[in-house]
Amino acid sequence: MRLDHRPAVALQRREKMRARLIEAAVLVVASKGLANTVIDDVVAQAGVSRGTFYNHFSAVPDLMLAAQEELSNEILVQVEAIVRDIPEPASRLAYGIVLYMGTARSYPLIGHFVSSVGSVGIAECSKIHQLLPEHLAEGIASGDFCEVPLRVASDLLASSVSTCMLRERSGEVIDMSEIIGALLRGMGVSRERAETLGQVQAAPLILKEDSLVARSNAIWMRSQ
Amino acid sequence: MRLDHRPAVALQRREKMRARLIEAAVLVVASKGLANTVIDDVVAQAGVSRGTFYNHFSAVPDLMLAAQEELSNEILVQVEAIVRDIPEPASRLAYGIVLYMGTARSYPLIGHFVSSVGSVGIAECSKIHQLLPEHLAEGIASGDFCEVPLRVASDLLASSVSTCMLRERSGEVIDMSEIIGALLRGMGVSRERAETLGQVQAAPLILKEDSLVARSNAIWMRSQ
Amino acid sequence: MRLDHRPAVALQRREKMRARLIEAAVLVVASKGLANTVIDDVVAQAGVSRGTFYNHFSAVPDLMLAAQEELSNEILVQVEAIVRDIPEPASRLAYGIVLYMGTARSYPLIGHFVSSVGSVGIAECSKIHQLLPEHLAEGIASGDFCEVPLRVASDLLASSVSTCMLRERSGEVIDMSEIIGALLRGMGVSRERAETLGQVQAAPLILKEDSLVARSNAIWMRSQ
Amino acid sequence: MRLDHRPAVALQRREKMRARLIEAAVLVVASKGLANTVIDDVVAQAGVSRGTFYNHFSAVPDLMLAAQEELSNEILVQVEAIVRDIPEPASRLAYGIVLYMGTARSYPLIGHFVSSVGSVGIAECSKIHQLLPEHLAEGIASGDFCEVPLRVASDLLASSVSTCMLRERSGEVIDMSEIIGALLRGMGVSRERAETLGQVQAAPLILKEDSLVARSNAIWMRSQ
DNA sequence: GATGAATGAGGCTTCATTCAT
DNA sequence: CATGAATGAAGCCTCATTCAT
Repeated sequence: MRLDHRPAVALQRREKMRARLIEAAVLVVASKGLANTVIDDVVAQAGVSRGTFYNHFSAVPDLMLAAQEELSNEILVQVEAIVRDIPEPASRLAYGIVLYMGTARSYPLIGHFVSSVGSVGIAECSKIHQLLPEHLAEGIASGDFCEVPLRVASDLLASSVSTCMLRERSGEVIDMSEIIGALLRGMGVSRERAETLGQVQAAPLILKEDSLVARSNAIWMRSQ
Repeated sequence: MRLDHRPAVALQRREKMRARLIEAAVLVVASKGLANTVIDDVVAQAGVSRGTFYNHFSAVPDLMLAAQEELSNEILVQVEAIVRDIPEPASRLAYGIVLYMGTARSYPLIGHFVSSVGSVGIAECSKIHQLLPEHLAEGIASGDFCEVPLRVASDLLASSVSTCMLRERSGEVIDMSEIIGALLRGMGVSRERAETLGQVQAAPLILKEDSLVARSNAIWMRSQ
Repeated sequence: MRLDHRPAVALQRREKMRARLIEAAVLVVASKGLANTVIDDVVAQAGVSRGTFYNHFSAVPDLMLAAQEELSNEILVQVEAIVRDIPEPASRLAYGIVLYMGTARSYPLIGHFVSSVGSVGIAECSKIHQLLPEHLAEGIASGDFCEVPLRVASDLLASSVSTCMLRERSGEVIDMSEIIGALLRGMGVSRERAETLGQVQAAPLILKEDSLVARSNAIWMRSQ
Repeated sequence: MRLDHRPAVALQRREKMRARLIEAAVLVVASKGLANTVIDDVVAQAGVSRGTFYNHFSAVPDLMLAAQEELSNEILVQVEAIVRDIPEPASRLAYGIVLYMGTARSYPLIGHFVSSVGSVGIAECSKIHQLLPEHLAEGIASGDFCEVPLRVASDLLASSVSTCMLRERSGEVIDMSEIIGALLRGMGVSRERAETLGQVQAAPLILKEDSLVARSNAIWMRSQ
């Protein structure tokens, strides 16, 4: 029993350190930009030594990738879980976007991170490409959407949403309903319905306190 | 008279060297990516010394910016000139996109450059934000478009078009009519009309041989 | 009695672990070269942790030295035991060399290890400097050898033999009789006798299966 | 004429800096050993920046190799020039060795450098393998030497001579005539003649003041 | 203006060693 | 004793920029 326990504890520790490094990476990237992030800043932020970093990641890009993946998908997965049961695909999409962007607004770190990584970087590793097909197919079947190719649709969504975050970060005030409207229309939803669905409201997600986003954002807010 | 002439000649020379450096930058960025481009590669490509570079630009980012601006706007300006007289705004936009992307396809260098700089970089300095408002306003007035905020519209266009180039560079085959359809619908054009306008055809532009794009692309093609 | 037994067992264990680490070191050095050998490779090869290594050696150079000593002398001692009784010193030396090099040939690991450590490293800790004097003195007394200073003689032997291994490792085919001839002549043996003695043949030693060389070589051969 | 002159001057400068770096490398290697030589020490010794080093050599091993080659061959080439005309090959070899080692003694730096690089390193890039064959062939033809294979002969010479330097560096007093005697006998020269030739005397070379060895040694002596 | 050698700050990565569990 | 995570000193190399010729 002890033999089984020891490794389990050790593994948990490893995971914790890994999470700590990713969190630090997210914070540094959000504040300095991806291109200006150096490993020294990250380890300093994490409060560990350089050597420790290399015990957990084989090189800097590995960490950056891990940070992008975890951060971009953490919200997406939860949003998906919530909207999955909404019956109409168009409505589901509208809610998804509003939830995603609303949550991003309530955790400002996200916007900073996403906009410094760039839409492409985020889009590349986003689960959106795995999650969208199902909803799209259903929407096409139901007539909500016209037959948009999957790639076109997911690129449209991913790049618009991340560009939008970038704008907000620059201080511009974005009318979310307009974005949603445009995207829905792009998917084939009628003007009127798009207008209506653009108005949907949804309280932003409250993320668990030990989630990457919640933790990072807390530190972020404190340091601003 | 000689005193007036000499400086003029000198100025021409300066312009020529500047153009040569920009051309070199475009080629290097297209082939190695923005992040991996170092000044040594650029001056080597231009066939001049490092010192010469610093006689024309005060720092590396200056050159990169200049290259992005010149390259991204060269086509845009010509496309604008051509489509400006198309009476219906929706049709004008469709033609504009098809011309832009078709031209980019016939000068493959463009795609490589744009996708390595990333949609954001391009979008930032694109004249699209200056050119679009007029057409948009007209389209809204005519009922072709619904009242999309300018920023939403131009971001949608710029990010979609550059993401599209990125996909083509990765070897994916993109159905341009679908992109155009989605964008037009996003602007408020009806499904049917968007479908029709997505089908518009237009011969790509033939750029002047001494334009940045034409020159760079010629070298690019030779070196592939 | 139990109190006396326990430590003895513990001591045996220590010895075993020490041998395991030395064996691992020999293998890693043979395959990567002394300069490129890092402790991680050694402990991985030994299948133990880094900490364990430091429980048995106080630093890396200690291990390397131990490995060199054990490996270079294991054969030498046995060769000495076998040739000790050959009556004529010149003949004894010839047999000694042919046995040593022949054995090295039949355990290829030796050549790899020796050549990666370099003749100097090996020569430094070789028992040759302890074993040779007796034979040399006898040979001088008998007139087989001329009065070569001990240091000159042992350096000549040690450096030639290890250089020779290095050549064989590089794929060169070495005529052992020529080496032996040259060394014997160098010691003062006449051309004719050196020629004859260069031709001596001797079956390579069969080392005990639990000897360092035999164990390491077995693993080495399996892994090639 | 100016256009031809400028590059010539520039080239000379480059050569000079290269020589300066090699000289520094020789000094550092001689005092700290090859394995402990780091680029920072070398550039500090040369009084230039790290960047400068990388403008002249693409990596550290390049410099080390260049240093070994230049240093080990500078004397050898001059010795060859002097002994080339000695009629008898055995005598020529004896003089060659005594000149080489005598010169090395009068420029102590050489011994330190050679012994820290190790016989193998030196032997690898030594011109001995190019210079010896001619003399060897002649000696075999004249009956001075017996038919020693070239590789055996040059390895014997190179490894013995460098081992000898190593011994002297450690403070041992080496009787050069014994080494020469042993080597000549090894080549097939009779005991008596080897004894006689071992006694040859020759004033060490006086190297040109701007040679690598002379320059480095001067600094070396000053710093001891 | 053009050149390219020199600079040196700054980045990444490795690895021997320590030490809490 | 065994383990392996953490450490941090130390090394290598890059590259934007300056400046004497």
